[in-house]
Amino acid sequence: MPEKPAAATLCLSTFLPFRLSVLSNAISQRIAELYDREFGLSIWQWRVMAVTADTPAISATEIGQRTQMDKVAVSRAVAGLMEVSYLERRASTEDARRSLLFLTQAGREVYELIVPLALAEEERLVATLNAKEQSELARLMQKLAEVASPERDLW
Amino acid sequence: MPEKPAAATLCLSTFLPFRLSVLSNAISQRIAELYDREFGLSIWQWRVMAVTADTPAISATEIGQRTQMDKVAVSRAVAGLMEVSYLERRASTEDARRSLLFLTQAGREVYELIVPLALAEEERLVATLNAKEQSELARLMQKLAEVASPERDLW
DNA sequence: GATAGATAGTTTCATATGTAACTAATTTTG
DNA sequence: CAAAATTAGTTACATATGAAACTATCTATC
Repeated sequence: MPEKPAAATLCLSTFLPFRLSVLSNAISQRIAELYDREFGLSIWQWRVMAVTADTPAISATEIGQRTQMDKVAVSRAVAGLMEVSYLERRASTEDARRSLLFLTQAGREVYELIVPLALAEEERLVATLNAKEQSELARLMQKLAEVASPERDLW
Repeated sequence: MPEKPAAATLCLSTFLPFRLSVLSNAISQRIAELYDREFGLSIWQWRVMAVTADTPAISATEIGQRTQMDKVAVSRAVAGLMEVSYLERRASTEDARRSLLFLTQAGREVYELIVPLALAEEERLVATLNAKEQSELARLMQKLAEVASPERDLW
């Protein structure tokens, strides 16, 4: 006697995409609030500062690639950072479409203030994990990233 | 002779909050596009359907707790789902403020179509991980969740 | 049992975000 | 080397989102 097929079900709270999303949002929101409250910066502005600190004379397009932000988001974050004079723009001599971005002195100072706070927040998070667990987490995330987005490198 | 302290730096691409955010967004966007393209549903609407399927007669407030959505987002997702008749609302007899939500027949049918797709997508992701790695990932995420959001359970 | 406060859920409004159209400069192609 | 196609970045517009105000109901307190 044929049985009615069991109804498909899905438990959201064990569904990996959901769990990842909720975890990531909880972490990001906490950090975003810190940057905003202490420095008036959005998370996008912070990311732009971080890659510009790492690679002075970077272009907006390359910032987009390194931060996974689309070009409109980069444009807006850059505009906001120039508004508060944390970033300055110089025209590229080889390609007049491109502009080269630099942190200003004020921008560097703020960056230097944020870095230890950001690292401390990361440390607080991973402090529950021992060294082996930390590297295992990184390895597993790497594998997921390759499957999630095989067409492009995520980082 | 005192040295100038080394400038603090932070490499975005190894910074855990950044990596988690990028990974989670890559996964969520892929799934969101699937739900939208095939069924015209947002990810929020899908989450509401999922918990309502799991717990019929659920209230909007409880949906918010189970999905980590705020009450405005729940309200809008519910309104959209009622609009397309995937969800129906009945007044609670004990508390007239509360309403009880149910999937309609049509809603259940769509739900049944989505579940295998969602599970397949999850399977595609975790297929690179063996059973031990999968449970290790879940365990590590659990630990992070407890530190990231000690004030409330994330799931 | 009337009033004050809490709770469920919606609406309003201001801001954030993404898509597409646009400008300007560069590269390619015939 | 001129026209066509590409690229860098901005602007405009439409939609998504979140905070605060609001309505309606319920609970607690006097």
